[in-house]
Amino acid sequence: MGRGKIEIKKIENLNSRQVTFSKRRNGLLKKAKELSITCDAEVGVIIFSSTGKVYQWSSTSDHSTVKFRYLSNGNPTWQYN
Amino acid sequence: MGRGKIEIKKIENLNSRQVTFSKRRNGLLKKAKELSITCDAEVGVIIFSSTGKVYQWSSTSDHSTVKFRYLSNGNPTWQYN
DNA sequence: AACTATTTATAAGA
DNA sequence: TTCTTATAAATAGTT
Repeated sequence: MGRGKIEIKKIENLNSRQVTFSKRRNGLLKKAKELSITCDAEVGVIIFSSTGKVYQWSSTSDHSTVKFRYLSNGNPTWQYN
Repeated sequence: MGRGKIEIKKIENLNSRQVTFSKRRNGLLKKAKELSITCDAEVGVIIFSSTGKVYQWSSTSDHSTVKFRYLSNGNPTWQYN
């Protein structure tokens, strides 16, 4: 999408990558919300940026008690509870 | 998007909802993959359809040992490890 | 399951 | 860096 077509591969320029990350992260979360609402589905999304920041969203009604946690035990993995 | 504009609210017609679910689920997973590749991020997505089927994807390299589990203990929640 | 008219997302640019 | 806009991509309704 956009002014030009791009290949889906790592964006090497750091500034471009960060700008694209911000845009696509917002887009992904919006799509997740739309899917959960229109199709009555439970959806969860978690994103770790390459700089280590965590962004997450879930459609569960009980947001106060759920939380993604990053488990760094060799391989990166996640826990959501 | 599409032939007409829609409101983001639950699609009441079951058949339409299932067709839209399939399309948007695929779209969401594609966007998640693109984000992880272009922006060098770790991304995880889990989707429970209203009929109970689970669809998930994560960008972790170690797919063989990771698995989402559905924990039904009052409130629906998820665990990924 | 395909198609396609449109809407939406977004890559570049300002 | 926030806003704009040309264009690519997603998708709602159709066949």
